[in-house]
Amino acid sequence: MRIHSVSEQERIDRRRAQILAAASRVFARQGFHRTTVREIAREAGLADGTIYLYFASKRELLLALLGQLGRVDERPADFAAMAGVDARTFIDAYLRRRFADLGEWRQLFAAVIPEVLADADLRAAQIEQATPAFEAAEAELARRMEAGELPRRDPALATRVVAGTIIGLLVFDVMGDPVVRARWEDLPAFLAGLWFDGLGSEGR
Amino acid sequence: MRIHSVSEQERIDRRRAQILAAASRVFARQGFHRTTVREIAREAGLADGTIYLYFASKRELLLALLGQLGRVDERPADFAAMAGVDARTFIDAYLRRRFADLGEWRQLFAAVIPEVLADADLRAAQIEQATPAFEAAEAELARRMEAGELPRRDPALATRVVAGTIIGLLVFDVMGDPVVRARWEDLPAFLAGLWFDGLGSEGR
Amino acid sequence: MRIHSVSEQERIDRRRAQILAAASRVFARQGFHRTTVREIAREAGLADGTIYLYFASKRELLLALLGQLGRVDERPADFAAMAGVDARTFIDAYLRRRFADLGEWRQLFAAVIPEVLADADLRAAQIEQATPAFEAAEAELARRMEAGELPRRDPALATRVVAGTIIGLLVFDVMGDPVVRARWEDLPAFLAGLWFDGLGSEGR
Amino acid sequence: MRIHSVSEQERIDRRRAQILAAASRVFARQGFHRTTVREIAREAGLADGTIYLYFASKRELLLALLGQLGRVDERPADFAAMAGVDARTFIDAYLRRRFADLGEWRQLFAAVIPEVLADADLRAAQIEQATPAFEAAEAELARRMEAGELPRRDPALATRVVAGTIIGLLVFDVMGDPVVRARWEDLPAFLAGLWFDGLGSEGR
DNA sequence: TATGAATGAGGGTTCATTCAT
DNA sequence: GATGAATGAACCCTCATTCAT
Repeated sequence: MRIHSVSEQERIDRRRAQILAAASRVFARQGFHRTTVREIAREAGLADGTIYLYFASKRELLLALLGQLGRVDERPADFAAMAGVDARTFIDAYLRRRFADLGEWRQLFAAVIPEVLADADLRAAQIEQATPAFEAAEAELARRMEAGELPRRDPALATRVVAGTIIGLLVFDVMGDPVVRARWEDLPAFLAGLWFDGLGSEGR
Repeated sequence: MRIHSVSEQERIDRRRAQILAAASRVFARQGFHRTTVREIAREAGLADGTIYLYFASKRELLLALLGQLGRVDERPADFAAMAGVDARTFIDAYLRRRFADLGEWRQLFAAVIPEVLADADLRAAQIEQATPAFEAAEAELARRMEAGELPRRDPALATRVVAGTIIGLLVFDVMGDPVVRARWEDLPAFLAGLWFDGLGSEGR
Repeated sequence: MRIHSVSEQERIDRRRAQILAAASRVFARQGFHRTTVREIAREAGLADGTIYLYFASKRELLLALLGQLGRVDERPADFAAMAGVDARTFIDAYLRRRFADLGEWRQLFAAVIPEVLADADLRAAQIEQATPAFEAAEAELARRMEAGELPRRDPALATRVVAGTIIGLLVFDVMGDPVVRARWEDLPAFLAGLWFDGLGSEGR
Repeated sequence: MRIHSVSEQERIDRRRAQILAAASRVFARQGFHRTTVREIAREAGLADGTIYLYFASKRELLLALLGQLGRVDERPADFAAMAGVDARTFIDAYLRRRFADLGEWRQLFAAVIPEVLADADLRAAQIEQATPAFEAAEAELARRMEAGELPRRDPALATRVVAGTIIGLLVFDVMGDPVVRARWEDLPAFLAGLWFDGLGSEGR
């Protein structure tokens, strides 16, 4: 393994980022399997072979993108910063934050999710990667339930429902549903209202 | 176009179903592109060429599975049957019904969703196919809001959130999330509670 | 090898002829390789498998057609019948006869010639099959040259030129040349005139 | 469309020629359909996939060979150069020229003619391609007939007979007829004698 | 005898990957 | 380091042939 000087390493990082950005765009457009390495190279303005100087295989591109996707998710510290805030504000802030982050995400998600769903290894890896975040969320919810700030409900299920709702809406976004696309900005407030107030509480 | 006798047609239908079931299993396991026609044939206990006596191409298999997926979804008439029921019961019944149907669905969904997400044509077709169901749901929600049974919220967004949540949970199911897998049965009641009562209504 | 009764044999012969006629039509239309056994069966009004009750393979169909083609050619006796006739009448009669026979031939020729030209074994077989006819023709020409009825020229070359001209015109016919197609009837007289009188003898 | 530098273009042309030469050899030997792309590649000393860097499909190889065949044929200008020459010399020179050209042709012809005869589209294309040459030849013959240099005969038929004779002899050559193969050199003189003097003019 | 569903070997073509320049 | 021509394994699909009915 050669050790690269700092500037050398920087060049390498830049190239890798350039290639990943290109791959993300093309995967999002056409899917992983319908995309050829040549197309990625063209999109990146490079030759076919150059890709292989920075990634061992086409699959490595996917794994690297998956890593990027996961990194955005790794924010257990977020909760700590809002420990003192009341539940409603917390939910609201959390959703706004989430949906703002999603901006960078959407293309990456579209590029990567079909292949994750289709590949058993990636599915397992992804679940594993998500576990700490899930556990942190569960703990935070449990804490607030203990504290009486939220009604007692199953924190594990609640976590899945919250995350699942966001994933599901992203799926509609990827699919091109016009309503979700047009009203993406309104979703955090809508969800906060729904989840906090519920449908039953009329006139609230 | 040759006309087949009834028993002939039955034989054909049975073979098609046999092949589709095999394809659904293998696609769900490995994804569409990682699956060879030979593997589908083996799974169905047939020879490679036999597949092509019943489906024009590998892609036709996918489209046929998509058709099956869609057919389950086309139940706008469901709402009519429950027009007189109060909102909470309606939501509860709707979710139970939905999650029960999902049983047949899950494998089909896993088999087909990655390719739908990855293929622009399929995405568009699927959105189009879903539109009537969305519109029916929106109308039903709007009606109940008018009637004062539900608080006024945007019915289009509400529809997407409900459908999105279910889709998202299915995604977790496909991914193999142990919580969603273990507690699938509990989800309808949990969702009904969440959506109707909300988190805010403490001390229930 | 079963021995068939006469009527049995007749039925078999009729079926074989029916199949060969169908094959000849379809081969002439699409060529041997672009034709499927199923197409031949449909053209004959039979099922795929039935073909194989009468011919061992698709190739056998071709060989049988080649046999039919050859049989038309086997007429060395023709010359004997015209031994006493003078050269000009002989040429004229020969060509008329030939072109009349060609009527039955043309489809068969079109069906079979491309594959003969493309297949080394068939080429050799066909040359061998043609040899006796060539030799008879050479002998007849030589005899007339000896007798002073025709100028001394190489009888082997003359035979090839005569046969080749007819073959070449058949090729144009197969290719669809409009002139040859429209004026097929005029060709025997034209050839007789050309070969006997030549171009040089003006005003004749 | 990328623009290639001169040397680049030269390399491409060389490769294409190399592949076409190999294809021509193998097609001539086994026919188009009995030849696999792999065989062509092996004959050219290349890998299977390399063929497809230079030709879009196996059929494109055939079409390119057909183009080569046609190009040799496009020599209507030839006649102009010999306008002043007397008829006998003209015929003689024309045939010598033709048969000399045929040298390069024979393999190409053998490679391509079976498929042309078997494929309706190619047949039509080939007839169309040949039309100008036929028309030029007809005009030349008509001119000489007008001028009294040749006896009045139908120039369209004459053209077909001349061309057909050559084609027919090529067919015998392809078929491997030993006489035509052994005496190919003698054919131009023989044909000139036959066509100019005819058989009738004894003792000439 | 006739049928046609089933078979599976074979071939054209694509494309991830390598490597000489 | 960058290139892109070359490679060849892999896969979808066709179709000659078989055989149970």
